[in-house]
Amino acid sequence: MSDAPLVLWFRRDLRLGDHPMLARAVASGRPLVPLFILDPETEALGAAAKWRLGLSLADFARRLEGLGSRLILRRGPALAVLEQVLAETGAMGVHWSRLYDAGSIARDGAVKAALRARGLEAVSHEGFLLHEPWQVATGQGGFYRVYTPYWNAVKGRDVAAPEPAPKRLSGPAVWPQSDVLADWQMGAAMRRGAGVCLPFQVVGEDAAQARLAAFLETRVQDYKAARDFPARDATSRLSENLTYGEIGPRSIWHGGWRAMQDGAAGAEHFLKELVWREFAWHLMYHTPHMAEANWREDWQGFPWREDNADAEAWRRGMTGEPFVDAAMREMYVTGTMHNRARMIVASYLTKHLMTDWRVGLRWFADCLTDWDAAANAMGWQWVAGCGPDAAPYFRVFNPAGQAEKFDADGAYRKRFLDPRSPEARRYFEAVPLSWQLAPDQPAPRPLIALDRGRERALAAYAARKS
DNA sequence: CAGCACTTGAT
DNA sequence: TCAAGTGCT
Repeated sequence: MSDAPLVLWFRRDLRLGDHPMLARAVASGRPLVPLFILDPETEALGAAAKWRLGLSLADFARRLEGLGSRLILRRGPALAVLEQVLAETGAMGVHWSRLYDAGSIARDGAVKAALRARGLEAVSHEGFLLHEPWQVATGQGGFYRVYTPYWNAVKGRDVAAPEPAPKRLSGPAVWPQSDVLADWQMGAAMRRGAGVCLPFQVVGEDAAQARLAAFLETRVQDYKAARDFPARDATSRLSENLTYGEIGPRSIWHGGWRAMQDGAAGAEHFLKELVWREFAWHLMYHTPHMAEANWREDWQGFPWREDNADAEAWRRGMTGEPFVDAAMREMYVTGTMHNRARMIVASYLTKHLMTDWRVGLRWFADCLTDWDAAANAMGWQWVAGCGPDAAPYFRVFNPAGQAEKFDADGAYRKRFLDPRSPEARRYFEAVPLSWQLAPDQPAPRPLIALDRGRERALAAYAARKS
């Protein structure tokens, strides 16, 4: 039955081009049934990411319809749904693009085993990363724990050229029934209201490609220096699109590579940032405990504070530290936060407020529309001191010093704190009543003096060693 | 085993 | 100038 339909199980690869699984499926000549499953793992996404995924699904469904196809939406445990759809369509196989977190690996492995045991085809494909985590190894054959050697190992490697998007997709004689996306209520958990972040989202494959092209056209030149200044529009902002697979890493790699050969000054640095994502997934695959436990296991027992009132002030952007509060409000109102600001708020929570990095990670998971489990686990642990990197414990960011350095004119702080700015106004419209925040409220007194917080953190780190 | 290098800092 | 351990070749 070589003309039996094939089910394409889409997850974090909501695009048509640069898509190995889709390209191979089209080449097989079989009728294709694109499927998205709202399974328990996906239901568990943070509020903002789940809502943003809904936008991506709507866009992807439209793109598929433009090719004469559809996106079938079903809800339930993945294996049960796949078996139903296989039975309904007479399909003989399922294909998907691999993911690399422990939960996905367990789920997909079980799906593969169960389907193959019934004589069905179950095939996973690359495409989420530039390099499979098991294909990058040190001279000793192990995995990398340090970024720079990892970069040196992959920077010269060939990356397959992105496949062009198919022009048409053939479908089954009879389509299986599909849920209606709106019924899934993907934005239901957004306490701030689903529409708040909408103006800040750039959704879908066309938009992501345009974003990449625009970045490579101009901003990449000055990227290396300008990316550190949070008030400037100097970064690509592609993390949002990468998260849902609206663009693939190979498209970005080849774009960046071309820019580098054309002499764009910041292009290599841009490629390095893309490879940081890659490195995070490399670590996530080889050390899956990174998602939840201290990556350095000898940090067990470190006296982090559990969730507490200071952490709640941090979440609300009410620490009294202007740069920190601006950044936390940026995330709440836009669904994203500038990279440098992420480091500073993470340092402030874990060092000055001595609070467990997982408290911060959970809030990021709830608020970020570019939520990436590996990049966040690695980043939080790096800042906290328990993650990969040799000696970060004495690296305590001073938010006031950082503000002076990277937001000297105060433009970033004003944008999210000054009630006259549109972004700040949006913030005050969005916060839940229970937060009791008003535009005319005076800035809170700092939770802790910066030098005292620094000393307290360093003392705790010193005590850990003895 | 030696030697080298280490994303983003602070005072 | 500090601080200093460790991962990698």
